[in-house]
Amino acid sequence: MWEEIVWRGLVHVSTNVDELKSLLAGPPITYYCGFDPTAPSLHLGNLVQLLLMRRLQLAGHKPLGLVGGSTGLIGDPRPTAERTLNDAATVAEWVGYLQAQVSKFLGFDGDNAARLVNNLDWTAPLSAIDFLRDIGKHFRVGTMLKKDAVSARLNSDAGISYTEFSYQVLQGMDFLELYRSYDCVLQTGGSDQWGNLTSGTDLIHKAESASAHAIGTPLITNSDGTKFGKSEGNAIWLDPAMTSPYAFYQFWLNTDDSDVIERLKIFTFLTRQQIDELAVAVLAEPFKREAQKKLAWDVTSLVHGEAAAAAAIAAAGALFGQGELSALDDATLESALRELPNTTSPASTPIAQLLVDTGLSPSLGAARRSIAEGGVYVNNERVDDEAAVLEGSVLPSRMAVLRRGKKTLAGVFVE
RNA sequence: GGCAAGUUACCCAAGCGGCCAAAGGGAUCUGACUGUAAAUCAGACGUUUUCAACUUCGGGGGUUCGAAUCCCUCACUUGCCA
Repeated sequence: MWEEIVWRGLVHVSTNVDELKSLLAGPPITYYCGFDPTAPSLHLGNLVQLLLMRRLQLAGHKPLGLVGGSTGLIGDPRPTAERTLNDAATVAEWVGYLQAQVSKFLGFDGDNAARLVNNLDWTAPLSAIDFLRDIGKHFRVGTMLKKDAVSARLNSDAGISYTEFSYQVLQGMDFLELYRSYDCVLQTGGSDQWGNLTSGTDLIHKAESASAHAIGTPLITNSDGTKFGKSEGNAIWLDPAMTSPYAFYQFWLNTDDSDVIERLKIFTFLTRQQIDELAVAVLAEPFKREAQKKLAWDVTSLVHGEAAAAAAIAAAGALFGQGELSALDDATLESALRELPNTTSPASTPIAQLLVDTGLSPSLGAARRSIAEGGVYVNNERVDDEAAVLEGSVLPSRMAVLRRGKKTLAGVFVE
């Protein structure tokens, strides 16, 4: 198991390797990974953790899915600036959403059934005095200051509040609590969380004289230096209401050649041999994009189900490039447009306004600019008049496909 | 609590009374080239009813014909002192 996750590139840092190796190869252990409700949905960065949890469970180990009802109220220190606090009711609502998402990736049956926990359950009843006496005493300020997340902020001009500074103590306390209640001996998380992970292992060591382990996964980066998990500046969410399965599929399909093999290792359950074969295919026939297609299919069907993945492919096939939109039957076209951002408008609406209504452009000015740049198409016909109206270019089915640039699409239903 | 410096558009950052809708870089978007790729080149990048008007330079108030630029005040950040 250890070799497996190392090969997949899932281990960036960890506690003692030899001990971890034998722990993972031995009888089932209990492990946990936490997710903070700082948004109504998890995103692709969290998916790495979810899939690692799933891999470990498939290997027989027992997962604890923690959603941070209390840590979400505090917020872990980001390298740039202090977070804005969300109110308790909002965070509580998000906890519910995240629990549902986490559940989808874990099995709740059998000997190693997963369990969901919420750190608010043991944090809320704790008094400030008990916290300082029982937990705080184990923490040295010197050590706390040295954590990357803290020192980065201390050295920035944003500084850090006592609230966020305390985050590592809360997360350490979670690990201790889970160690005590569930005999949990391993925590996984992103390598940017390393300081928070070790804060837990250190605390268990001090409070219980026992050793616990942590694995930090690497930060996923694109080979061209841009941020992974963003499309047009927007995060890719796991909630289909926030990122449609179509957009999700497209995101993976557009993966760079130089990144696609690494992505297959991390985000799919393909075997080593299957991935090696795809690596050869990328080198030999890059233009076929077999690896990208397999990646997009596997991840989309894993997250959204095969039906949604198939619908995403059908929509892309219907809309992309082939030109003959009128050759499509109405039902196919309509379901494809429903997958996209869409709007219903009269035929007299200016194209520029439709770009704004569908979210393809942020403002009318930007929409006109796009048209002037020759980047706007209706039903694959370039629009060259900024004042153009939808009238005349509507398909007989009273629908129109709006496109900005090569691949940003939206649907228009004519009323 | 005292003193000092700072808060500029998505991010970094120049500007220090009119020539400022605000230099430069990054990010982003569009076009060309392509494989719904990368690299490269070109253009765009506050809003709008775009030869012009309107709203922006932490918040509020003031001086001035005129303020991102000067003054007062509040908030926040950083550093030094206590």
